[in-house]
Amino acid sequence: MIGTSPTEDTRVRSAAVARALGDPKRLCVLESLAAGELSVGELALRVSCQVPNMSQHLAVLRAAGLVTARRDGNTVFYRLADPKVLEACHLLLSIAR
Amino acid sequence: MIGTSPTEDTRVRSAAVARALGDPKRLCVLESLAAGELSVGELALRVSCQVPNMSQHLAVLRAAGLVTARRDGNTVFYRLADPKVLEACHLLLSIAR
DNA sequence: TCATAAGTTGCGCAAGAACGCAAGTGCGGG
DNA sequence: CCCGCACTTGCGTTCTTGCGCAACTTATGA
Repeated sequence: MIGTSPTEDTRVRSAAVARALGDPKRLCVLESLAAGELSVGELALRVSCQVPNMSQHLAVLRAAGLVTARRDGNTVFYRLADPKVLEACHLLLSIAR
Repeated sequence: MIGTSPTEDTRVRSAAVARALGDPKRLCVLESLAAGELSVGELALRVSCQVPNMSQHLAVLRAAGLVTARRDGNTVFYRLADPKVLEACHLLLSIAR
């Protein structure tokens, strides 16, 4: 059953996840990752921001557990940690109409 | 179809919704409203914060379109604007684990 | 070993958000 | 008409975030 009332701690973490979703560029990142993993540089291009800035956004998403990183030689690839993340994006979309 | 890529404007609004969800007290408010409408004072009690503070949180939720207000005489009742809001809360919960 | 490419981290700043408190608004009762 | 109750708004403070820039780390290749 889904109706057990969350503890305060759980709510704090849920809120942290929501805050991680609460930036247009980060939403754009997650949408871009829907099709598969991408490097930091490619993500910076799509979202059109500087690489250090993208790295920080990715750190936020990583800290919230929304993406995971994989290093291949010199470049780091990010991917969605959970399909539910995309679900959340779509739900936000439909609520924001 | 849900797969059409959102415009920048849509993403900005989605992010605003996510930010409105990004506070433990506001999540608590939304969960409290799951069972039906409540007054500002009752909400302040459950979330254990002062009434002016609650009023401000409710203003944030209202601005994001997550709740609606109904005035009955002296007291104002708030309710969820859309069942999807609860869905979003549960999804956050399950992502935050 | 040195140079270069890809990311990350540190720092300073400016904008935004949460909170407490005081003052204002709006409605109902006496 | 005035008082009191339920909320809202304004204000000042403090904490957090997003960003740009520079410096650092790590891996690749000459």
